[in-house]
Amino acid sequence: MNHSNEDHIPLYRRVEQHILDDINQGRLVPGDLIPSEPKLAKQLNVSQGTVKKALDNLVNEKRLYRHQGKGTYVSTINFNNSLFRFFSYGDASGHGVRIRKQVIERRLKIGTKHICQQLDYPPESELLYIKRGGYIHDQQILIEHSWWCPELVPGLEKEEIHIPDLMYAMVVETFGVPVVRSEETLTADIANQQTAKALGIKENSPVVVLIRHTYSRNNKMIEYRKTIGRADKFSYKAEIR
Amino acid sequence: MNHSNEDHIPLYRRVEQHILDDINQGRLVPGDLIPSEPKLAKQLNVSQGTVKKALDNLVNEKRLYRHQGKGTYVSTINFNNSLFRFFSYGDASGHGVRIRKQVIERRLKIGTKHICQQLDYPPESELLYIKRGGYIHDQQILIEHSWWCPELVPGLEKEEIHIPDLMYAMVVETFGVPVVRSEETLTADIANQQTAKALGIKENSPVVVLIRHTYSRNNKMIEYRKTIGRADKFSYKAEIR
DNA sequence: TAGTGGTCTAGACCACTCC
DNA sequence: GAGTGGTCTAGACCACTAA
Repeated sequence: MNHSNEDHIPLYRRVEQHILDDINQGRLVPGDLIPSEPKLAKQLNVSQGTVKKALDNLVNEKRLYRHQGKGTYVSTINFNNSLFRFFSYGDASGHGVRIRKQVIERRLKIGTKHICQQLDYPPESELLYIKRGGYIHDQQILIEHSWWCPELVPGLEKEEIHIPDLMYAMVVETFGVPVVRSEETLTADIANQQTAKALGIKENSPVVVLIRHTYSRNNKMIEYRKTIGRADKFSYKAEIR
Repeated sequence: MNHSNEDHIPLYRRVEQHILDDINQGRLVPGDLIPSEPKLAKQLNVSQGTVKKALDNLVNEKRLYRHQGKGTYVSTINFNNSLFRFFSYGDASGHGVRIRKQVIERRLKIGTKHICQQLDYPPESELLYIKRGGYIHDQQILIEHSWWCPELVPGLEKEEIHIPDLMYAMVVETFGVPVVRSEETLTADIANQQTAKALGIKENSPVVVLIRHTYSRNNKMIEYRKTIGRADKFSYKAEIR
């Protein structure tokens, strides 16, 4: 007795894990086509139904996506899921208000102790610093401070390289650094004099602060970003059930 | 030709819809046991596998939950999913810091025009108002203003009725009003003099504002709540993939 | 022991994509 | 036409619950 169910991991879980291992260890990167259901079933010696269940679960978790007639692909990170998108929605009833970004400053710069530590550099290291403003209808609502590991994006401090509003795709293509996931933390604060001036609000007005840590494969952090936005342009909605 | 696929709704979608209809129209309420897989399959004239797929989907959406050997139940709303829980976590490394609530004021009170409108009452209506503080280790970090439809919770203004920290379960049991879902909106602001005094912070310090609309069946709104908390005790984390 | 959900298989048929 | 995923069925066997 009590031989019980120590290690009864369902087969479909093992299939999921097999795929996730390939993703986490970089054998599969975002955008890759994975083997078809029949091939996986044969490889792993399970039925196609079991493979289907595993893939369905990973699709539900947004780790994969499927196209009928084409195949199953590894998901690409989607920054539309950022908390960022809750700035200035609900403005004039509709959605889809686009935030335009503009570079204000870009150069190599000594990072603070805290930021160097976050990016796993020794204190006083030189990092790549990019400062941008975010605008809606020419009104600034955001300030963004972004710090990158300089040797991963060599030359990005030069003006010749165009920085698009969503810069991650550019980083992937230009420098071959896969962007795998981000963590965001949202808090609130009040505007200091400098921030207030940039955002066109009174000093001590409320602002929303969004800290983002962005990672490449193997949990290597590649960017530390702090975005400060006007609180009156931010509202985050959620449903509870 | 072009008889195409106008109305090819998959069978499992229809099964999902059948269950959801029962829930939305109050024939099934939170906590209810629904028919077993074989019974549903026979009722709806589909295979058990199709029923299983439909129920799996609804479980994924947290509309149902299942217990092996017992059956499938309609989910009860879970306020642990509230944005509220991001107050004062990350304090001292660990989770599980409980927020104690204390009633400061409870009485019938004329609501503002805005609140009367939200609760679908004529202006100048008398509503039930409850004001509470939220405390961690005897330090106040929250103020909560709660407005209820008075005829749904008759007598709740009297002190004889104890108000627990999580008051929704009490409302369901005492007044038989099912609480079905809530919508929350998060923004930031600065503390006015009164709020600052209560929270023990300086006037104009940053605060986080959480507005909650709570609904009973048939989309009947039963509570409007505004919670104001110290921003330095709030941080909301999310992952992007 | 009967009834429930959980896992796994085998196979049919369809819709979509690409060559 | 070959290959992919999407839907649906039928049935075996197991694990858990309750009486």
